[in-house]
Formats: sequence, C-alpha cells, structure tokens
Amino acid sequence: MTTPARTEATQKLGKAQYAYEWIKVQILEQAFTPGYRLVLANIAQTLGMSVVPVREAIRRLEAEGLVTFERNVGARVSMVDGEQYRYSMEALGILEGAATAQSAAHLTAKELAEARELNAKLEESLENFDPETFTAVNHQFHQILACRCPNQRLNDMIAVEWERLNHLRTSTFSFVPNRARASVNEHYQILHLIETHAPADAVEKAVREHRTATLRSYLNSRGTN
Amino acid sequence: MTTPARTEATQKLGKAQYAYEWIKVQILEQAFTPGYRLVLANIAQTLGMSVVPVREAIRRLEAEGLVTFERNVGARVSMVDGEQYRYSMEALGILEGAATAQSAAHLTAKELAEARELNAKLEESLENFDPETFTAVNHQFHQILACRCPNQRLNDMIAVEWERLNHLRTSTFSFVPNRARASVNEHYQILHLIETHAPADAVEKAVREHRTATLRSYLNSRGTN
DNA sequence: CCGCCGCAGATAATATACGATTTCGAATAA
DNA sequence: TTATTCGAAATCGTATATTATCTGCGGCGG
Repeated sequence: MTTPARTEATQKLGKAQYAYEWIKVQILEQAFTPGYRLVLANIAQTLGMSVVPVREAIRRLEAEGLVTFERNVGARVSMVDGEQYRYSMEALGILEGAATAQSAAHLTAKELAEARELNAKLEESLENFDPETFTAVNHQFHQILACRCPNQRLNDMIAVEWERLNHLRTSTFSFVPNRARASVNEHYQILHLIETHAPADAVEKAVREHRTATLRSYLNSRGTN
Repeated sequence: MTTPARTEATQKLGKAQYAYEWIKVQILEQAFTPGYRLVLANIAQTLGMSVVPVREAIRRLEAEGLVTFERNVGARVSMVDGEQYRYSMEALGILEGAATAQSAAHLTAKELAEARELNAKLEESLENFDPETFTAVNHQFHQILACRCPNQRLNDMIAVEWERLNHLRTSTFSFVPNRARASVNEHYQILHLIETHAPADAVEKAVREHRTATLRSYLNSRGTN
C-alpha cells in the first residue's frame, strides 16, 4: 500500500527519517494512543527495516516529548495529563507573544492581508464547525503573524510546542466550540494592534492573553463536565 | 585513566549515555572546538565501545543544537555566530522572565535568603574576578528564583537554553567584566521586587531586561573591539 | 497463607559485518 | 593549463547476531 511511496522516500531521506515520520503520524492520528507500547521489533517488521533506524526514530521522538523512554524497558506514547496541556499552552503563549511582537514591525502588507483572509476563513467556518480544520487554519494564522520574528531560535521552539500541543489536544479533548467565536474576535483585535503600529508590549500582551483565554476556557469546560 | 570510573558509569547508565556525557564535556571544555568533526569510529575507539551508542549520543546532541549533522557526511560541533548567541539570550530572557514571575509568589523565605547569599558571593567575587565561577554562581542564582515556577515545561526549556548558552559563550567571548557590577545590582533589585510582592508583570519585566542589558553590553563590547 | 527466590520469555543494548554514499585527488583529454 | 572523469579511501547507514536486563510467574520455605 504505502510501499511504493516508502521506497522512494526511504532512499532519499533514510529509513530512520521515514520511521520517525511514520511513528509520529501514528501518534497524531491516534493509531498509537497514549500509553501504547512501542516495541522496536514490531515496528521494524511493520516498516520492513531493522530495529536500528527505529530505535533512532524513537529517541528523536523522546527528545520532542511525544514518547517516554525507560532504559531496558522501552518506549511508550506519552501519557498526557491536563497539566501538561496547560504547561504547553502557557509556554506557547509566552513564546508566541514575544515572537509576534518582534515580528509585527517587519510584517508586509501582503502578509497582513493573508492573515486577515485566514481569519475570515475562520469566521466563516463557525457555521458548520469542524474542530480539525479550525485548529489547522488557526495555526496558520498565528504562524504568519510570527513568521517575521528575526529570532530563529524562538520560531523553532514555537514549532516544537505546536506539535506537542497537537498531540496533547487530540488526546485530551475535542475542542471548546464556544471559544471559537471569541478567538476570531481576538484575532481581529491583534491584527488591529499590529496595523496601527501599537507598541510591542501591547502586541505581546494581547497574543499572550489570547492564548491564556483559550486555556482558561478549556479548564472551565473540564471543570463543569 | 578514566577506565575505572567509566566501567562503573557505563554499567549503570549505559554506554550511549556515557558517550553522550563525554562528548558534551569535550565540547564544553573546548577539547572539541566549533567545526571539529566528530567521527563515529574515532570516538567509539577512544571510549572503547562500538559505533552504535556513539551514534545515538551524537543524535541527542544534535537535538540540543550542540552539533550539526549532515546525512552521509557526519556530525561536527556547531559553528557559532554572534547571532545564535543573541537569539538564545533573548529566548532565555523571555522564558526566565515568565518563569521567575510565576515562581515569585511561591518562593520561601529560605530560598530568598539563599538567593541573597549567592548574590553576595557574586559581589565579593568582583574583587579577584573569575569569569567561570561568576557565570556558574550567576546561573545558580537565577535557578533558585525560577525553581518554584509550577510550569515544568518552562523549566525544561530554560535548562536547555542555559546549556546552549554555556556552549556558545565559551566559544565566542570571555565575558564582559564591566557588566558584572551592574548585574549584581540588578539582582538586588529583582530580589527587592519579589520580597515586596511586586506584581508579576514587574518581576517578569525586570528579569527580562536584566538579560537584555547583558546582551546589549556584549554586543557593544564586540562592536568597539 | 504470604513473601522470597529463581527460572524462562520478552525486549532492549551493544557488537560486528556489510553495503552505500560522499569526498577528494590523480590521471587524462581538450 | 584547466576541466572532467574515474577510482580509491573514508565514513556513514543498515542489517544481523550476540549479550544484558527486565518482567512475570511458579515453586519453595517460612
């Protein structure tokens, strides 16, 4: 089934890389649920390779926090408690706030227009609401706003944190629909701040609070369930 | 020479772990300078193990940014340009500011006393100045202030960034002595803010600016050289 | 009846062997 | 002289084999 595509990708990027991506997809798509035990030999056989590249892939996933590893025992998909989701959201708010503030001054008119367009798409999608696409477009929106941040290190950290959140989110809850409307409005506010060249502090604060609000709404929704 | 200690550590933590730590020490102590090529077979022979654990160690170092890796070519110690140092400092300022602000409310009197003591030690050491110890104690100081941050994720990121900075710093410059005095004073200010229960914003801002100032002084000193 | 000991199965950790890719220099032809 | 091709050395990538470690279970002794 995936064999033809695999052999191709395998040759170019190496089996380790392929295994890495494959496992990550399994985790993100819930084929491997939290707590699932990743047995080297099994995966190696499934992918038609030896255990060595698989091992390497798993260690990389460990470094990203998607799996936990115990010596002489093995790896399993990270268990996710609500705390971890909270921590990552908070961290992302902090990083993204700072990055967006730095990026704001360098954004071109075209990029701002793109961002507006994306937010409009979000607004439309409020009708027949689909959490997955909403999340994806939302990600794009924030990515554009932060993309001109000259600090590459920050951007890297943000990327890692988004991946982590994708994992944690799908594992813990299916979204908070009520929040979507407010989120879109806050996006417009952020755009306004940037377009009117508001001080960097203000942009940073707005972005961070935007995320904090999402987090709060999540915590509330969990509390009342 | 290191054999007896090694065999012991090797047994407990595994050769991969040992290799990882050994290589890291070499890099941090400048035995492996930036650009140095890390050849699997060489290191494996030096450490008396096969290439497999060495390979794993190197991939872990890659994930931390201490070495760069190119497929079918190999690994080398990361080249460091001034930009990277700047980015990491900035990132650390952002993260540490937020973490310290969150931590402030939970710090015990004992911990604050410890912090004061460490800063006093820094003040003393201004006489016969030694950059290495200053840096180390400085790290401890900030670590204590942030240690009560409930967000474990933030703490992890900060730890990684400190390591990275240690690498970058020793590679690029030997410190800016003039800055040390101001740094100590700012530490006292930060302590004062925490002890008087200043708002979190204020603490965060102070810590971030503390680091920004260090960065500025570094950039200036480079500019006038 | 409960807890410790040891054995067997499973699985990770490492070693060794082989194949694949890149790099660099030397020989050759324009 | 210079560009190009060919080949050998170096080094990485992966597979296979071996060893070490953990886990769970069943028996033995208290």
